Amino acid sequence: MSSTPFTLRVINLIHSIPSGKVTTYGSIAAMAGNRRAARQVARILHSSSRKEHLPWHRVINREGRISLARQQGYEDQKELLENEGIIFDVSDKIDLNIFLWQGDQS
DNA sequence: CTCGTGACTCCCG
DNA sequence: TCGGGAGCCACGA
Repeated sequence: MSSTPFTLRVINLIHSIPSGKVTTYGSIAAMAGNRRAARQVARILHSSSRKEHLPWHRVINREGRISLARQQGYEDQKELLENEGIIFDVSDKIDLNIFLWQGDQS
């Protein structure tokens, strides 16, 4: 199970995302120690969310946009986020200045 | 075991 | 200002 410390940290961080907030792959990767491992974060998230109850919907890309395609579950994620109070603008983007969660702001 | 791929992001020309 | 390339490495087949 426990692969690398990085993976464990990523999982832990995702669990730490407070409701009503979102974060980006890059932020998680950076907090986990490797800011270039954003892709791995996505991979881990996708894989883990299938087995565990991870708030995967709280993870979006750097544009403040959902990376998924409509057929992939875009609408589902959007609905989950709106249910937590996240606001999407006219471009379906989330204002990261308001909703971005960067750990506990060390 | 090896190989290909990817819910991404940053840097440099 | 904008575009393309490179980096990162876990997971599934």
